[in-house]
Amino acid sequence: MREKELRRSRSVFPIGTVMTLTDLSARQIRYYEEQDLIHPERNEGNRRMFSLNDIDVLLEIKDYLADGINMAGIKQIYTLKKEESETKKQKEHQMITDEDVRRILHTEFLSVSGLMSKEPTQYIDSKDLF
DNA sequence: TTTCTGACA
DNA sequence: TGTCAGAA
Repeated sequence: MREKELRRSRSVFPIGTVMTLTDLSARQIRYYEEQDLIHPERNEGNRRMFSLNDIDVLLEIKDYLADGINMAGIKQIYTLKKEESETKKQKEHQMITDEDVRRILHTEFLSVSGLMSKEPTQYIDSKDLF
């Protein structure tokens, strides 16, 4: 099942293709790369080459944006996913469930709405996450 | 022609 | 985020 993962990680699309596939502007795509949300490789000419994985992430970002989540919130989501996968190597299992994501989005929503005295990094103290 | 980086009336 | 410039 590793072959499949490698294929999805193979960077082959130029930004133009990604733009039409995701309906995002080159500006946005490059910006998301700056935010470390995607990590496209570069070809000989310094052109960004995106993988199917990158496109999936971009599509997810688009959905979050459509739901009114700001960049800070989106970054948190991916930061959590990353930390989770690192923790995974130590604690054997535990994945962020859809429910966790929903709770995170809800917290973010309250934060954005100013209905909460916020402190974004709080739930990274994943004591109650498990 | 397409993409890259940097900058901002 | 859009958009323009100058370069590759």
